[in-house]
Formats: sequence, structure tokens, C-alpha cells
Amino acid sequence: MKTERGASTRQLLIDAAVGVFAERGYARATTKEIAKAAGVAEGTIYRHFSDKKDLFQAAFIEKSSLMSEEFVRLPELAGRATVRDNLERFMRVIEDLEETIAPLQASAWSDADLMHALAVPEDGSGRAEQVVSPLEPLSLYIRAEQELGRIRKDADADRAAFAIFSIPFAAVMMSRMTGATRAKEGLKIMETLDVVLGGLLAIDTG
Amino acid sequence: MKTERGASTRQLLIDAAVGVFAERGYARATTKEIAKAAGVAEGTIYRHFSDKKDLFQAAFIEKSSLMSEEFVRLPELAGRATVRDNLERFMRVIEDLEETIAPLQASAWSDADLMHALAVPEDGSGRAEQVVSPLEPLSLYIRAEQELGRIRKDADADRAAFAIFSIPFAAVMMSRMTGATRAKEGLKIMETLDVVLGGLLAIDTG
Amino acid sequence: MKTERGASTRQLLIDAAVGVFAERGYARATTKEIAKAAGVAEGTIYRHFSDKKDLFQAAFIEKSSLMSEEFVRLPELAGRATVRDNLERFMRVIEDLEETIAPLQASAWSDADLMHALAVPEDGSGRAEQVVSPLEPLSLYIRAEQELGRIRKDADADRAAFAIFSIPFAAVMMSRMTGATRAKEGLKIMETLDVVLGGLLAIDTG
Amino acid sequence: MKTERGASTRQLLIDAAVGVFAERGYARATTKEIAKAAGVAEGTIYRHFSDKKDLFQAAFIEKSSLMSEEFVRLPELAGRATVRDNLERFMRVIEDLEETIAPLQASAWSDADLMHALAVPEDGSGRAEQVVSPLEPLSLYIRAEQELGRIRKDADADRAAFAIFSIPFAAVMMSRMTGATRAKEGLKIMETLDVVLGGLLAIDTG
DNA sequence: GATGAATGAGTATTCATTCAT
DNA sequence: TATGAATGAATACTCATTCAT
Repeated sequence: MKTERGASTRQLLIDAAVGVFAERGYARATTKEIAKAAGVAEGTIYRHFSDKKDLFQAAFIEKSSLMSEEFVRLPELAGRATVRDNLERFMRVIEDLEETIAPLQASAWSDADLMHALAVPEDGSGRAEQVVSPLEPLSLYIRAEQELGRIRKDADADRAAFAIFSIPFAAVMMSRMTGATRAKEGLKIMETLDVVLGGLLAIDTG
Repeated sequence: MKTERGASTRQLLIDAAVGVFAERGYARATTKEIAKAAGVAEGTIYRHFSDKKDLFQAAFIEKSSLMSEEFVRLPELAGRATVRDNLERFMRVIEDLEETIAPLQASAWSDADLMHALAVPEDGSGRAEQVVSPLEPLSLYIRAEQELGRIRKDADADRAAFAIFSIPFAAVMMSRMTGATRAKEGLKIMETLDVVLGGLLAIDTG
Repeated sequence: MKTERGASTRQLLIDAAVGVFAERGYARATTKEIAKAAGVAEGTIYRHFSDKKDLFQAAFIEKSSLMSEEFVRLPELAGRATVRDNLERFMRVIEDLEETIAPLQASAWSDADLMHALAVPEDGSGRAEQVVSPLEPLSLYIRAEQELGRIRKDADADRAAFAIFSIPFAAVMMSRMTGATRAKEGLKIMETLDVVLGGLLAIDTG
Repeated sequence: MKTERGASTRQLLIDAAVGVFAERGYARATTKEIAKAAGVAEGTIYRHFSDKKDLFQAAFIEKSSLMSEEFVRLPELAGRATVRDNLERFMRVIEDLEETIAPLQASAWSDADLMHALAVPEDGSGRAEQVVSPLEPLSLYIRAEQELGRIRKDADADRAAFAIFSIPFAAVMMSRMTGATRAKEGLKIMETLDVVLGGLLAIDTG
């Protein structure tokens, strides 16, 4: 689009789409409803996006990118404060991230084409590259702390990152699945983190 | 169902529905495809189920129940073999469980009515009650091992159960989301479990 | 379709389609109008035909086949009556044929896919084989008369067939193009035939 | 049009429209494509033409007129060169003419309004009158040659003109209908003309 | 005059559900 | 019970036309 008007309409549509896709899922979200939510005519969608899939993709990338910026800077925390505080920060961000993105991901769940579109954007613009997996910064952070001696060097950093990541990820997913609106509190993320930090096995020897 | 024939048709439909719903998601699964997979005519579905939603519900309960039986017996493992082996067994079962049920859950993700149907079955039979959360048996097992001294008594059993459960859960979810067909292997569940068993924090003092 | 009911519905649709396509052209003919003309619901079309193009094709083949049977037998006329009478018969049949088929052909005129579909039916049933070009029987007839000495042996039979065929073909086309409803009479087909039979060039020598 | 710029834009649009209408047919030609072909914005079309139909009409008249000029002068050939050469020239011109106009005519084929528009131009300028049927000049030419004794006087000139005209007309139409891109060559126009020139009937007596 | 974003009625097609057989 | 033809509301997408800039 070449005008400001067009650009803002595009944004209106993306915002509306995020809401409608998250609420209804990809298949049940209608272009009619999205257009209405954006306050434009249905046909207007197709001036800005080639089809519904393209709009979904744009909505997904938009939301992912917003989070990414904050995320990428988290490994800088290494060495500051305490490991526990830093990991809590990671988990909170992952929680927010998933809370926003998971509904969109899940809404695409069983559409093979859509899944593929999320992985490889059509226009080859490389915009998807900006979407950083939450695992990488976390892995980097853990490695940095291992260097600093605050995390056990015998732990596999990538596996540790996955173990940590899984907790808020599962928490968000489960709370949506069970329909709980505020399951987070009940999930006591910090106590769960403490289990991972301390380990489970009883130390046999004195 | 009053006749053998009717009962088996119903079962054929449920089995077919589980497969189709899991593969395509609720919205994209068509009654035509389900009927074809079951080897019956489309209209036959409506002799056994009031509508598509009802069929979905039956399929969901069916799968959930099947898994539950195996699951409920797992706590008996306490004290036998090693904690690590037993937890691996738990994780493998959770992996299988989620691989079957997660697609069904996710397919209902953003359909309010469908969500409600999963929580409160229409016929009031309470059959849904049979659907045991994977967390409870795991929690029971951990508590049992704590009694036996093989798991640290200062760990919160419920939180520990959630931490363990999250790993295969997230593994299955992520592999579906990224479209990976066999991401499980790459996820190295056992190494991840070891991280949780051993803990992350470096032990400061000698 | 497996029932009589289905078969007759299919025929109703083909008949309705022939009318609507001929009247409105392929692009302007709506499935809604065709369904209405057939007295069925719109969705019913898709139980019998995979899409609009398939319906068009069926309508086209239906009409073409009807004519073909009569056509193929015309070469048997060779040697009987007079050449002029026989060629008149050919021209009348071509006239009828084109009057029925031309509207359908023209309606597909600028749709490349549709054109292709007319040439090569999707199902590979070979039904299109039945659709005989009007040129071939005419060519056969001319050759037969050449053998019998009633048509000049130095004339190229295929070219002669095309020259004869062109007359009723152009007559029908032109009358539609100019919107004339009964241009045929004005076109005086027989007088035009006489021109071709007698030749145009003045015979130079005495 | 009052300015140079406006006039040339109008012409650009007409030229673009001729191409697009001929290629796609009226119904499938989009204003967007025509505007793009003309190198102007879509809205610009409506500065010069009241609607799509009006543009079509202008395109049709334009092409018809262009051809007419060349056509009208052809009867002057009478007496020069050979009848065969002159008629070949006629046929080639008719071929070109139909190749350009036939797609436009056919594209209007089954649109009653469009047909009417071709017959009676909206602006009442009478420009349509300029569109000469190809038959008239040909008929004039034949009559002239009959006077000169190079064409049989007993032939009906109007019918002879139609017989000649039908050949390239049918050739162009058939080649479009069968989708053949270069069917013309295969149609051997000259050999077909020779059939008409020489006549078909065997001359029985010496 | 020219632009191109916006419009919204219109279109082919899908699919859960009904019902006569 | 089972069938499968028929239904028609719903949906993504198109495109001629309008209009603010």
C-alpha cells in the first residue's frame, strides 16, 4: 500500500485478526467477522492480504516479533541478581509469549498448509527469521551462567532450557485446555522452578 | 444400543472419528470423511449421535478412558526398579497419551461450545469423571517414593509432578506445532529428565 | 449416482445447464440459476458434477453426441439421388448441429481451461471420441462421390469439405452475431451451394 | 477529450481493452487488467467511459473502423492481376479482420445488453454505421469482375461473396474453438479457394 | 484529470443435517 | 437400522464502481 490510509487499514486488520483468530480459531474465524471487527468492508481484506492464510500469517508474525525483541536481550542477565530471579523472569516472559501466541498456533493446529506457512513465509522476506524460538536465548543464558559457575557445568544446557521452558508452556496450554481463565496462579510457577533447580533425587550419601 | 449391529457401528464410528478428528482437527474433519473411514453412510452417523459435536465428545471420552486405565496403575511402580526408569515409563505414557489426546483437545481449543462439551458431557452420565488428569497418578507416585526415601522429601510433589509432566507434554505439542513428524527423538527426553533429577544450581560449598 | 432418482436429477441438471449456458454464456451462467431452472437446490449440482466446468462439459457432450449418430451415417448417401440433394442434406444437418452447439462453444470461447476440457474430457472415458467433427463424414462422402465420378477428381476432398461446411457454419454464426433470429432464410444456403458446385471462374476457352 | 493528455489516455485504454477483451472475453476481462495494460489506474477508466460496457463498445467500434478503411478500397482491385490473387487478398484481410473482431463479437455473444450496445451505440453518433460488413466490398468486387468477364456471370454475386467469406471466417472460428494456435496453415486457404473457383461437379459431357 | 483504497453485492463451492426409500 | 440424495445456509474470494485526496 502506498498511502498512510492503506497502512493504517492494514494494521487495523491485523489487530482485528489477532483477536478473532485467537478467539475462534483459524477455521471458525470468518473474513466477515474480521472485517467487521476492523471496521472495514470484507473486500478490503484482499487489498492488503492475498488470502485468509496470508492475513493469519501476518497476524502471527506481528505478535511473535513484538515479543522477540524483549526476548533476545534476556541472556544479558547472566551474572546479575540471582539465577532463580533471572529464570523467573524468563518464565514470566515465556508465559506472556505463549499466552499471546499459543491461541494462534493452536488455531492453526490441524491445517497442514497453515503450519507450513508459519514456518516458511511465502514472500521470502525473511521476516520469520525475526521470530526467535524461546529456547535459544534461554539456552544461551544457561551456558553463560555455567561459565560463571552459577549453574552446574555437568547439566546439558539445551535440555535444561527445554525443562525450564516446558513449565510455563505447559501451564499456559493446560489452563486454556481446561478452560481455566486464571490457572496460572494455581500452577505456582516458582515452586515448580524450585523443583528443577534443586533436583529430585535424594542425595544418598552424606 | 440395543443390537450387536448397532453397537458395533457406533464403535466403528467412534474409532473413525478419533482418527479423523486428530488428523484434521474438529473444524476440518467432515462427517463425510468420518463416515467413509467407518465404512458407513453419512446419514448413519445421526442414528448414533445427535450431531457432530456429540460424536466428537464420544470420541474424546473414549480415548481418554482407554489411557486412564493404564495410567492409574503406574503409581504401583513405587519402590521397584529405579526412580529414573519409573519416571521414564511415566513420561513415555504421557507422551503417548498426549499424542492421541492433544490433537483432539487442540481441535476444540477455540470452540467455546466444544470446550464445554468436554467438561460436562450432555448425558450427565458422569463418564467424564473417569478422565483422570495425568498429573494425579504421577503426583501419587512421587509421594510414594518420597515415603520410601528415593525422592527428596523437601520437594513439592505436585510441583515436581508438573515439572516432569511438562517435558513430554511440551515435546509433543512443540513437535506438532513445528510440524516435525519425529521431533521426539531430537528432544532427548531422558537427558531432559536427568536435568530435573539432578537439579540445576551449582552446589556452592564443598 | 446409484438410484434412479439420482440419475434423473442429473439429467434435469444437464438439460437446465444446456439452456442456461446457451442463453447466458459460461461466465454469466450462475450455478444458482441452473439449479433453479432444474428445480433443485444449488448444492445438488455438486452431488452430480465436480464443478461448474464439469457440468458444462457434460452438457456439451450430451448435445454433441445426439447429433453425431445421425451424422456418421450420412456418407452412405454416396451414389444415391443427386450430389446437390445430398450436400443439401449435409448442410442442413450441419446447420442444426451448429445451432445447438455453437452457443455452448461460444460461451466457452475465452476460457482456456474450458476449451481444453471440451477437447479432452477429464474422466478419460473416451466419451469425447463420440463427438465427430462434421468435416470427416463430409470428406468421406466427397471422396466416395469422386470414386463414382459424380464429383471432380481433381478437387481436394478435404478442402472441398471445408468449403461446404463453412457455409452453414458461417451462416449460423453470423446470424447469432448480428442478433438475427431467422437469418437462415435470407442466407439462401442452396444458392450459395450452387456457386461452389458450379465454380466461379469464367471458362476462358470456347 | 479536451487535452492531449486526456485524449491519449483514452486511446491507451481503448488499445489495451481491445487486447484484453479479445484474449479473455468480455466477462473474464477485468477492469484491473485493462487499466494495468494501459498503464493507468483503475479509476481512470471511469473518467473516459461510463462503464465497462461503454469501454467494450468503444474498443469494438475502433477495431471495426480501422479494418473498414482498408476493406472499402479492395473492390478497386477488379481487373488487375488475377481473380485468384485478388480473392486471396480478400481472404487474408477477412482472416485478419475476424481474428481481431471475432473474439470481441464472440465475447459479447450471449450478453443481450452487450449485443444491443454493438448494434446501437449509446452516443447516437452513428459511428457504428461506419462498420461495413465484409460481405459488401467482396460482393462489389465480384460484380465488377463479372462485368469484366473474369467471373462467371451466371453466379449469384452475393452468394458467391458469402461462400468466399465463409472460408476464412470458419477457419478463424474453428481454430479458436479447437484451441489451435496456428490452425490457419493447416487449413490451406488457397487450396480451399481453388475448390470454389473450379467448382465441384464433374462436367459430364464433352 | 488521475489515483488507488475502499466498497459490497455477487459467485462457486462446502458440508452438517434431513428424510424418503 | 441403514442409506445416500437432497438441502440450503454459510464462506472465501472477485471485481465493477465510487470517491476522497
